Amino acid sequence: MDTKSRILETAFKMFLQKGFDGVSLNEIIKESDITTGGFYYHFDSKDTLLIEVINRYIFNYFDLVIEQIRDFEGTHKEKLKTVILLIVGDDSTINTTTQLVESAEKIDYRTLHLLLFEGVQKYDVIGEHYTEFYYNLFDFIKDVIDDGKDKGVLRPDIDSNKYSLLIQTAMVGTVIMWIGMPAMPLGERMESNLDILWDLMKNKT
Amino acid sequence: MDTKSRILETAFKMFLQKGFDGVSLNEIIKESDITTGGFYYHFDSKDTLLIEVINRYIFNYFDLVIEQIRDFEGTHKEKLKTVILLIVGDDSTINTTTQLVESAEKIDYRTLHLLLFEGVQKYDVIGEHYTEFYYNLFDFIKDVIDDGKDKGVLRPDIDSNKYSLLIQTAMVGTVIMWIGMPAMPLGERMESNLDILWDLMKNKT
DNA sequence: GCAAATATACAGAACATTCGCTATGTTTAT
DNA sequence: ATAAACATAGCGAATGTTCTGTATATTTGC
Repeated sequence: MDTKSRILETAFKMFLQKGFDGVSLNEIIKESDITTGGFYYHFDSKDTLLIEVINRYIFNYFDLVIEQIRDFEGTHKEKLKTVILLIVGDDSTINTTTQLVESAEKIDYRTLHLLLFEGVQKYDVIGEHYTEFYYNLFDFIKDVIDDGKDKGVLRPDIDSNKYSLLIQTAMVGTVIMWIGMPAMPLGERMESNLDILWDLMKNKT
Repeated sequence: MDTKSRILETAFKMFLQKGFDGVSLNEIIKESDITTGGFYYHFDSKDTLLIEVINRYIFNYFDLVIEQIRDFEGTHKEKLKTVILLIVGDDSTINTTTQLVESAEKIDYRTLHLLLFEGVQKYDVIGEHYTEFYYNLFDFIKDVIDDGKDKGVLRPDIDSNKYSLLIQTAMVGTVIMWIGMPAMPLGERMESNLDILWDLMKNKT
């Protein structure tokens, strides 16, 4: 791995552990086995480092998940469940093809969402990217619902816009509550919530 | 207002504007019209200042809302809606009795939730308080649902535990998406989501 | 009753440390 | 030889905190 990638990956890992403000540039430099000069050759500032880290390790991953799942074979419900569980980072769902870092270490998705959140608040570029991603996810969910309506799996009278937003909201809410209350089992809660919402939309005939 | 209260209130306002890490102690001291010595007479550190601020201005308010709303007269749905809209800080719902600060200035609830979130991540004490509050809110919602079931307003077969959690999750999710995408109208989205969920639980007979 | 003793509520300077970053020097690869 | 890829030293500003000092209020001893 080249130097820049090494910096990015160690920075990513350290950000996950202590947050962006929580880790200093010197710590990153030490951990990356480089020096100040080496760092500033590859990056303009600590800020741009964060932006690059988030783009590379979070948004790229998110986009990949949505892309991969479009050709996913399975029921509508499975499709929806899988994409959401992959994005929130449920352990039992994540497989090797969608791994975030090259090394085998596991990522703590709780802190990942926190880091993303920190970035969104700090830098407009990340905020815009964040919004864009959620529009993509919204479209994806809406497509699944519309297709489900066409195929007769879902009730024809439901408003796919409203329900897509609700599902997305429930997803975000589950993650955040999981962050605030780590004792909560993420996958279990997410599945329970999705089950309820799905039953709500399901064609009863 | 005495000195300590003055420090607390100005600190609260400044934290809302720029976040905890975003505002320095010197700025707070200047804005509070005191000096370093004065500050350290009343507080042990900047950390304890944040903890006191959050307890005083956020948790106290949350607890007050739940307490006040218990004797609230209205339908089950109204009760649920009101408590949630008060907690998330919907403009149209907040009245004078539940005002956060003594001065007439309006609070930006987006940054309030952010500040709380920042505190939860930083200090265990706040995290525990946060968890405790959500248990309280959960109990409140569950009571409303159970009472609704008793009164025949809601379907008797729904699992009040599961549904309470879902509602709470949707609430948190709505707030967070609102924070990340400020263009979203909070009250409107929250009401739409609650309406869907309520219809789901409503007795159809 | 009244001074001595003590507690309270601050003021202001100084401290040690850390921060992100720059300027300049050295090595390495082609 | 020349530019890319680093290494090293250190700057300047900002940080939270501690220290000592002071004015006022309250309590205590006789």
